[in-house]
Amino acid sequence: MRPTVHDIAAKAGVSLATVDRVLNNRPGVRSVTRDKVERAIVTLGYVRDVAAANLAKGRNYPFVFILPAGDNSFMRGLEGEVRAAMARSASERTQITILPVPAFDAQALVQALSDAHQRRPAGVAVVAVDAPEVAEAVKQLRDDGIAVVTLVSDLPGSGRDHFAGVDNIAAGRTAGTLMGRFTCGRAGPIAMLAGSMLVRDHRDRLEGFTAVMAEEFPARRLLPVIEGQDDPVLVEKLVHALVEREPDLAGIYSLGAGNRGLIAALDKTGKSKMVCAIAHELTSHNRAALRSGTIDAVLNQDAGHEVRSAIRVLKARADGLAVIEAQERIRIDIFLKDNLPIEQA
Amino acid sequence: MRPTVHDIAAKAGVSLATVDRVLNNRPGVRSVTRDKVERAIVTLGYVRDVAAANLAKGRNYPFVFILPAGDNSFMRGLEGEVRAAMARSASERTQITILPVPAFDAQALVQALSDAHQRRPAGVAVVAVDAPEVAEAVKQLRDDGIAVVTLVSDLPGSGRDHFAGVDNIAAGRTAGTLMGRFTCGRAGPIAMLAGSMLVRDHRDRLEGFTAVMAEEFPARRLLPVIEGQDDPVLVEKLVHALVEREPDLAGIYSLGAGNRGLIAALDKTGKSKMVCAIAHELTSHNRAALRSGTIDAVLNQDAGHEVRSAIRVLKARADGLAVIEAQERIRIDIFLKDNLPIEQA
DNA sequence: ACATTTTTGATTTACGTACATCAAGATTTC
DNA sequence: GAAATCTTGATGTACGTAAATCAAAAATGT
Repeated sequence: MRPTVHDIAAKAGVSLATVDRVLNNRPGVRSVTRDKVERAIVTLGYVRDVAAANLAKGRNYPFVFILPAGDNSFMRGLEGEVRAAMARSASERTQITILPVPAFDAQALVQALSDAHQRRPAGVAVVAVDAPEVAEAVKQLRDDGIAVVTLVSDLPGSGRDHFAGVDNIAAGRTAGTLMGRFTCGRAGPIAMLAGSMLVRDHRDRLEGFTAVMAEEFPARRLLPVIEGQDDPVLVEKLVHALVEREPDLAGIYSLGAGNRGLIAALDKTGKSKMVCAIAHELTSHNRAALRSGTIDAVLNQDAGHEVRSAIRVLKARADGLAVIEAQERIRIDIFLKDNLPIEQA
Repeated sequence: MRPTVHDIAAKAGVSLATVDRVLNNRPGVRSVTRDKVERAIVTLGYVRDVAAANLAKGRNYPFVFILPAGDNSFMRGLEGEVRAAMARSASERTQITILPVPAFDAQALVQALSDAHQRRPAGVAVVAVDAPEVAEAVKQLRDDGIAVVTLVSDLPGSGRDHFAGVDNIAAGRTAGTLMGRFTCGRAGPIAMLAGSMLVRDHRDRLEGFTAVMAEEFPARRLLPVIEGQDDPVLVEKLVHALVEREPDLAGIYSLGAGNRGLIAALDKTGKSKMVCAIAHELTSHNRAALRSGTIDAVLNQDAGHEVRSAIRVLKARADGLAVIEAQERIRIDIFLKDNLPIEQA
């Protein structure tokens, strides 16, 4: 059987109360006694039974998730994963509140962070907009002992505890390699379609993509970046104009959202088979387009993993425990039509 | 606060003991009383505090993992993951025993299953060899109420509770799509290198690969399958002979192990850049070859996920709980040199 | 109506930890 | 050397559930 606090007390020749004082570093223990107890802990290989400890403490973790509103499929999927986590809150001792904010609105996000602050949660997870005033608001939370994790889009220099999202430069590089190799049979230029250059993840993806294209496929002509504002209607219009302007277009890398528009434009112009399309996030639209062949590859970040990782990290930080960064890294999934997971409800 | 057994007792107007009898379906409760209690459970939305229950029960789960011996990097990685799970056994209340068996040896595996049976564990995880006598041995375990999960390689028709591994037909199809597209600039045939056609996962991968090649790239010539017995030395010899025999070889799909030999042969013959190589499992050799460009893509199954999933399923089965199959599906990871995760210790 | 069986209640102990209280012992301070 | 402080022990309660015991009550059979 694994050792308990009683075993430590016996081994160290002290009382249970003293062991408790050491374990929960309460005051009132001489350093010699503390040493004795700590040695006993090490030699016995004691590890605290977290389940029992949480039971005794009646511990629970109030968290706030700040998510962008709007009809972005990926973000709605993310919200779904947060709600799934809320459904598990009984067994995980979490109490999660969702705070919706308008997308790409730094000021609204600052307000939401302030609202979250007032609720005095143990931690906050936020899909960040990259702006100094947002970083400042995050700092205030941290100063007040509230753990902060950025979700999907990071906010460097804010002192956030952790970023639960993918390496978007690597994602862009991967897209570049796939694009370069998939289009090796065709001449013609390659287009890049972003949502907005104001958000960090889009900038990072673009950087990785253009770097690989320059290094590995220098002969390939890259068209200027198109910004579709993640809006399906605008995206469709822009892509339609693009394929008319560039009849020998070889490929298009969509590094943001609004892919419904991209798919519609390619299908309607009959370019689906000719143009190699690579997009992000395995939404239902992208999934269908992958299956039909309109989209050739999808890079995905698993929203469920991100949410669960964020919660694990927030819990650990709330308890003052260390986080194994390597274990919390979110991978970039590559989907082709042949390795699509079965759709879930 | 979430409701407790006491709340149920009060609500249903019965004693705590009766609530306990209902919850753990012990005998001695009239059906009318049982109904009253169950209604109270539903209306209060009671969910058992698993942590407290396990604490009270002192529950633990003795499991046996049967793994192939030998120097197969993937299998050693798998064993590492099982050992990592053993290190967590204190907090997970598991007691895991590893039973090594010679690889590809049905008779030895039957013996190991029988040994496992005698230990009377709550569950067994086994890397299966596809043979009727193995299926029979698995059936005997199941008949004795021991949960059985196949790991990595499945054993259909054995009545195993679950398969913790990837869809190898889909893996082969994915490899086929990548191969077809990556080699679109080059003429020349494509070779397939298997370990042995006696194991099911290799057969499945081959089936998927050849199917996609036939459907999508019918012009491409496929060479007869080479069997390298997962042995690096033999593989190197065979691949060396292959590239001399087929100087315009466009690609090679290695669907088994022993990739050290493949990498060495390609590097020594100076064919690394010309031949598109796709292999399985992100071992340290494959990782290095991916980085250097000798291997172009690696399909990976995450051994850690497989082990953790197997344990979750075994626990659920031991407790007679349902398993959400969709949640336990193991994905096929595609790695290019641009999305390689940082190497871990 | 009685004996018998089944059902229910009341109560206790246990799991491993947290946390509080009070008293007693050991040290330090003046 | 007495007073003040610091350190430790002893003990109890709590968290939510499991499981056992024994007594009491209710239902059943004859």
